[in-house]
Amino acid sequence: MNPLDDRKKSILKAVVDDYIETAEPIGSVQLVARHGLAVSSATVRSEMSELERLGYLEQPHTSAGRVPSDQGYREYVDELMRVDPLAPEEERRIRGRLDDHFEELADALRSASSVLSQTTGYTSVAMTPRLRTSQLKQIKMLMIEPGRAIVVVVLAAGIVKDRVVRIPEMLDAETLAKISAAVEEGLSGMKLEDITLVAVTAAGRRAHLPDGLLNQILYEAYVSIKQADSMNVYTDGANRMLGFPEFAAVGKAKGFLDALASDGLVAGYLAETAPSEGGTGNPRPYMIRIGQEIALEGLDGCSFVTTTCTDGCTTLGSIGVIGPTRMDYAKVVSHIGFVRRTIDEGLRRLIDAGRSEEENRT
Amino acid sequence: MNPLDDRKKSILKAVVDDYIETAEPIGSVQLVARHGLAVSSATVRSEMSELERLGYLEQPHTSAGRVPSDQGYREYVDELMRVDPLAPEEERRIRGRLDDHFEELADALRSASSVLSQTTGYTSVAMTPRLRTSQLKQIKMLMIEPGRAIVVVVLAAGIVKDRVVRIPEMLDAETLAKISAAVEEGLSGMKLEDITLVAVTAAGRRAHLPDGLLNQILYEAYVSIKQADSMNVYTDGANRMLGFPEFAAVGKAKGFLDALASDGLVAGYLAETAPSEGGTGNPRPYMIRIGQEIALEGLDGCSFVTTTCTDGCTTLGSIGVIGPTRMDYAKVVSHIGFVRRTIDEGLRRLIDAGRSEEENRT
DNA sequence: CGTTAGCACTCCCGGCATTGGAGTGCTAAC
DNA sequence: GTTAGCACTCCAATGCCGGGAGTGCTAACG
Repeated sequence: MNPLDDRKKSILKAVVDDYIETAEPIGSVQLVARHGLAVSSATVRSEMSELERLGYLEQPHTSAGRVPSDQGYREYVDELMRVDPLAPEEERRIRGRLDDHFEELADALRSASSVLSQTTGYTSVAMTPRLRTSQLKQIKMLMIEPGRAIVVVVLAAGIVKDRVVRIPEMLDAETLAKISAAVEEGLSGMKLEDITLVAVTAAGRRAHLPDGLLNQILYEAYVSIKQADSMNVYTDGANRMLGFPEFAAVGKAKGFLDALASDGLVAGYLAETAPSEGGTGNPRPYMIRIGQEIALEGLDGCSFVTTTCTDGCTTLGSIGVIGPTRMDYAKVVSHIGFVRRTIDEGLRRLIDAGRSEEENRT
Repeated sequence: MNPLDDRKKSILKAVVDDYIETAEPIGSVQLVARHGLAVSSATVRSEMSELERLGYLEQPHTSAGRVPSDQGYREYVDELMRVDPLAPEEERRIRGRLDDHFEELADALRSASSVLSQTTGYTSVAMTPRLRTSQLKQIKMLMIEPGRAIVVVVLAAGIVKDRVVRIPEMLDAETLAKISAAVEEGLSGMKLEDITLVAVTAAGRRAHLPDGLLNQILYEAYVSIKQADSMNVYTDGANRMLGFPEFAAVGKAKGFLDALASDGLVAGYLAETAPSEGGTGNPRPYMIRIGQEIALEGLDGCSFVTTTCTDGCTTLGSIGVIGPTRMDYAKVVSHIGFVRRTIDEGLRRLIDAGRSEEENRT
């Protein structure tokens, strides 16, 4: 099915490898020299022209060297590249920078993003997931002073989100605690997406207090719960992209930064495409989107490598690297894999804490 | 003392105004044409050459137009520019985008930063202050599940910071509450800078519980308090700078982004220079740093306009705009002023809530 | 004496042709 | 099937030229 014989493959690999390194179109003579190929440049030339006909290579213009096409990169990442595991010292270095004693999901993801960008040299993104299907475990409202309270929402996955809200001045701590308990009792175990304002109100009514007091508070509780479901996106190292020759034109650079800055654009894209991972039956834990496969304005000439952090069942966040299509996929894949595993470990630790509580209860 | 006669001033103003708009060196002929000056271009020429001798203008090269020098901009912002108050509709637009129902300082500043960048078209920064001298008002530790608690720290200025921490599994909610109360009682009213681990431990001992349990918790309490004192920096709209011709060279653009990305660099600079505002006896509520006055690598050719948000006595945050030296100072000053006033109002609301509590207590 | 018109001079910038280098594709020979 | 040789192509760098915009100087003017 795959029309590439071994020699074509090795030539394609050599071209991609070289182009990743130099960002300059690769000529046949250079290629033979740099890789000590056993054939002459003329042979390579005819092979390259064949590879171009098949769609794996492109020529910026006649009589220039060849450059990989998106299809070429695709073949490269799917079949040709060699992903070496990280060197132990590299692992140590990353683990050192990765703050793995996080207690909050967002911290973990932010930290992962920052480290990924630093160690790969590309731009990174991290995203907390939509948690619609996650169960509410606890909701606590704690008075901090008359008129102000903090609402803490805990989800089944061990995720904690909190928020300061305004409450009626006359409300005292005990009453608030009572309301809080009533709401928690009524809603605990429900999926976030099923929690409506009506449900919250119904739960709150059990506290048997005058509606006047209740309404505002219950509304705030509702908003806090809904907010726990909101996505957060962090990006890091956008400045690094400007160092690459593909962004030598400011216009290109601005397009890229604008795309990143336009809130939710990248996030939306990632969220949308992430679940389709299994589509090709690809067993790899990461997803790669190359060049035109990303149909986002301003991100042409870029590739994504993304992966999702999970506690085993639910997706707890996505992290990814954005680089030029000419990025070092092997390096990025190994780095992102290691970071993901490290974060997953930490998450498991977090979840286990939650689990053990469940057991205590029963 | 000021060696500039009226005509020189008006010519300087005209040059700066035009240069701000066009980013091109200004020639004498153009200047008379655009401003309908009553004198001839020859006269303007001699005046300009005089202004250059005095240091207000510069020539990129012989036989090119003139460009304002840093000193020229300085004269412009201090004496020449006309700052018009915002149009009511503009005010409405800003107020609409500015989320002024914030309950947390950080939210307010982030929101301010985002709006500032949007409406001015430049890059913005916002920074929470170091709160060393602020008093600790409350510290509450709330169990969210066995092994995990949330620590909420409230400062006198009404600022709330919280953090999830790990605690010993065997600890129950009541015991934690007892410790929390003991710590709060012992530390409440102290300035953050005076709170040491020893002080926290001493306060916690009052709970009369075994040290084994206490130590870890008290340490976390200490860290949480110290963390409340940490600065947070938000920047927004860095991508906007790439639209300006002064950043047409990627190198320049990268330098700028690198400087912004290098955590704490800009923040440190702002924090350091902000208090010196009163230095010149300048009664204005904003501070302007022009070009070389900012001695930061990568930010050459840029200017800062910054201001501080306050509740009347303590500084509660800084917001600022970074643009090319050729920025529209008048516009930025009026915008930043309005945003600051709006935020200040909101802060006063927050603080008042705190005040009324104090009164209730006494 | 300040102001202005005229003029020579300077310098940048864009367009144009030239040239060298790197690469291709073709062909003929191995 | 592979390779050496060769003509051809195209880009990128270089140097050159001319127009345009601006300056500074000078001499004349009110």
